[in-house]
Amino acid sequence: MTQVRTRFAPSPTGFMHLGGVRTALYNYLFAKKMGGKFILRIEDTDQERFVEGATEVIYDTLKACGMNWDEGPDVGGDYGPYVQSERKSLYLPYAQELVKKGAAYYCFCTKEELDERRSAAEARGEVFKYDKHCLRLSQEEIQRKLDAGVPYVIRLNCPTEGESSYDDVVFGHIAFPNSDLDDMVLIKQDGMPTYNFANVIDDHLMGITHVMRGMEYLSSTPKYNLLYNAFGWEIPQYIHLTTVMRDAQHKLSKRDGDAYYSDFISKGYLTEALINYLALVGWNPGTDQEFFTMDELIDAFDIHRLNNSPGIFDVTKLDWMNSQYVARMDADKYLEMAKPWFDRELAGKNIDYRRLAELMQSRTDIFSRIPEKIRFLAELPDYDTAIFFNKKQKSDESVAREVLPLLLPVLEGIGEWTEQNIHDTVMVAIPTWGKKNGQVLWPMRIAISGQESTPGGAFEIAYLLGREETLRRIGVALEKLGR
RNA sequence: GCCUCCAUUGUCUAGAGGCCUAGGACGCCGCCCUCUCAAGGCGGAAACAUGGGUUCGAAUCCCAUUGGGGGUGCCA
Repeated sequence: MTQVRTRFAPSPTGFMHLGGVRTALYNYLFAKKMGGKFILRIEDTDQERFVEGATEVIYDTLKACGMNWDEGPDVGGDYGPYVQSERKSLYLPYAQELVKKGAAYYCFCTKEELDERRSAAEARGEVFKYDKHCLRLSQEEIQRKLDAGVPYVIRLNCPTEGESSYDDVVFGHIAFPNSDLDDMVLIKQDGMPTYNFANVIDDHLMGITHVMRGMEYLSSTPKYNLLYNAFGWEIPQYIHLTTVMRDAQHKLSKRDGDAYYSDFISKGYLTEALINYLALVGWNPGTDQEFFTMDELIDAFDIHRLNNSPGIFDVTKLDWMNSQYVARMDADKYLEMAKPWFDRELAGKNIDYRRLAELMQSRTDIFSRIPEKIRFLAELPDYDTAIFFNKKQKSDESVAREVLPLLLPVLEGIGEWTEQNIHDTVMVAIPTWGKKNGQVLWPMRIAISGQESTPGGAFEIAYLLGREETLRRIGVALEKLGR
């Protein structure tokens, strides 16, 4: 049995889209699962779309995700080069071979006149299909134009009758009428191969056994097979992947805001969570397990469990999954990652980050939401004293007016300002005032935080704030309460 | 328009003719825990798009309808 070889073949046109990350992931998982090779190939045949630095983004993203390619532009391999623009000279001879075999032909029609005919056809509500005009040119005429240096493209000569079909691993048997096949361009006027052509040539030359890619190629695959057959090459296994959607009718795209890997990372998502979640949109292990390390994914992965209906990317579930990863993080690691986010609000303030981290870890879904949750520590929000009311805690403004002044001397009298000391001292005092815990702790927490819900209770917050600020805030509360 | 693919709760999905009075997860709701919010524990509501077949029996097979996706480029 030949070794499995898969490939991820992105175009360096910008950032790494999450759909692309998922495609790369499935290719990687399958190759590793089968003990095969995962190849990275850069498809930059469209020079107009080339974006500086985009290749590096691809490298960095794949690396960050732990998808290490066995062969590629930077690491090399036996089938290089792995950048299509560097392979440019290699494609034309293959196209010429096809011409010789009658499977392809030179076409001298200009882009402009084709565009015109295309829009005219569209205006009539018809599908434009190249009419094989240049296929009827005589050998002499072709040679004359070639010699005269008339610009040309090379087109595939598709059959017009019958049916083309193939078997896809996820979609099963797929058939298309040949009458719909358009004679696609193989070599562009600039001498560069089209994606359609370079892709087939390279997949074959690089020994790709399984082609895993987006389902937008589902309908052009018969034409690729025509190419393989014309050359007498073995057709690879096709595994077409469904689209990752934003909602039922739109795919996840940059226009929707955040579809790039980097967007999610800068928002404070963990790569592991993102990968884990992405793996599950369109694939499932057949068990109830939903948390996977990369190694576990490799172990569980099975192309036969790939889904054939599009999946919506549910950020809410991603958030939950991310929060689970955050919760399981090592405390030191969490502190390290949270610190920059703490700093956004608390830089320069004398706050115990370690303790804050302990309180925040179970309350963090994505890191970018930390600042809003801890802002009150930096600055007491303006609040309505109505929030001193809490039915369940039997607290209201008058209870606050009564209890807060009592608290002041008690807090002042605490020796070392530790959470334990604050807790013990206040808990001892509460019964002596004839109050319920909630009647003291609710007003206290409201007074020092200025908000109804906080990460942590009164003792934790008082500790973080420090004695001075705690007392000051209680003073502010008493003023607000008119005392 | 033409070609083609898809169709289970709001979402990701399990389900490959009887195991389904449809399972799991997110979200939602309730309860417990609790000085709030989280976390955690427990419980609940929520789906086989529609219509025809096939079959003793259909979420599972076939057809149509509807809805949605993709393709229809000298883009990839």
